[in-house]
Amino acid sequence: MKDRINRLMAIRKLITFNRIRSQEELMGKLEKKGFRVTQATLSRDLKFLKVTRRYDEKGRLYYVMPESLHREEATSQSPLRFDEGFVSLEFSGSLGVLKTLPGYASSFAIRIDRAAKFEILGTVAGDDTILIIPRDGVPVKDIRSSLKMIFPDLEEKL
Amino acid sequence: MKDRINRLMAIRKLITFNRIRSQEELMGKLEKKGFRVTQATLSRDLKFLKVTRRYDEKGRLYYVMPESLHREEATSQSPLRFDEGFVSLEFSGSLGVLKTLPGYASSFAIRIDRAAKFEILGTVAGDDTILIIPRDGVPVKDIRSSLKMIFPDLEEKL
DNA sequence: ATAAAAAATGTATATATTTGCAAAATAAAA
DNA sequence: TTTTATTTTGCAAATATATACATTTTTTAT
Repeated sequence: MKDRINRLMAIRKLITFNRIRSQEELMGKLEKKGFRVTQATLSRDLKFLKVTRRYDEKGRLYYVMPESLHREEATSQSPLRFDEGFVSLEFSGSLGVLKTLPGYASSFAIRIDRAAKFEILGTVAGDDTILIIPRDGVPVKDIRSSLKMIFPDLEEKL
Repeated sequence: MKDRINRLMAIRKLITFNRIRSQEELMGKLEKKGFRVTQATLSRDLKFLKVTRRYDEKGRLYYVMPESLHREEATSQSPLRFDEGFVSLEFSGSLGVLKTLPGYASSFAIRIDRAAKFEILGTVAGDDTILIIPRDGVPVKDIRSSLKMIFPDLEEKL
């Protein structure tokens, strides 16, 4: 059912851009966007998305998407630019094929995997090509925007 | 007061080396070590230590120290069992995406290929991901059961 | 289209965690 | 030491989250 997927996406966005402190609060925000479900469903959704909670500066708990746990680690030290080596991105059906210069494929794939985007089920990297397998039912444009978030430097090329 | 500090240290150690799933459980383990406090105190201790919770492979929550969020799977020291590197299996359409710990993909793929199941047309293995391509028209559940036959130890996870 | 199977959800409830408040323990000041 | 302030803790109650079970919705197969 498409409604569930849409809701999961909405939850992800809400959690990413707000400090949501309880499932009740999340329920309220979802309702404003037209998603009407109970707290129990949200409990299941959060589990599905592997959402965890963290303490903010004031010691209050709020929800975080798992990817942002990784992001800081990845961005903290490495000043590497990641647009180096990129060649092209095209889709065949829903499958994405990202081409790189020889030898660069795995470094791109690792970034994608680390980001652990909900929309992307997995990648398989060869030497200069990555196959990107989207989660069932996720449209191409969502994959593109995921990739843009992972590779902000490539914004225009993706 | 020294007792509290000692207890906090003990908590840190317990959480780092065990999968503690509730404050009650933690209370029990602490008691065995001579620390006798109520669950309410542990709630405060965990907040103080900024301990968070995560979902394990089976979707159960357990406590993690904030540092170990970064360390990840680094400490895979134990001798690996045959099925040890398995992480997850999901499908996108009819394509299967099997994730493994880094480096283990090909060992899984080889076993799949060796089994030469009719239902599985072939596999493509990266470093930690295998793409499983089913024969045209073969339903997901048949792929799953093929994989169960190939990896009997993973019965529950597939 | 209809039946059968699987997935998603709500309701009510169980389980788990947090917190206000008062008491006890510890540290600091007189 | 005695007094006073601060920190720690327990208790009980409030919040918050998870889940068993029944029902509805969606998907798959016939």
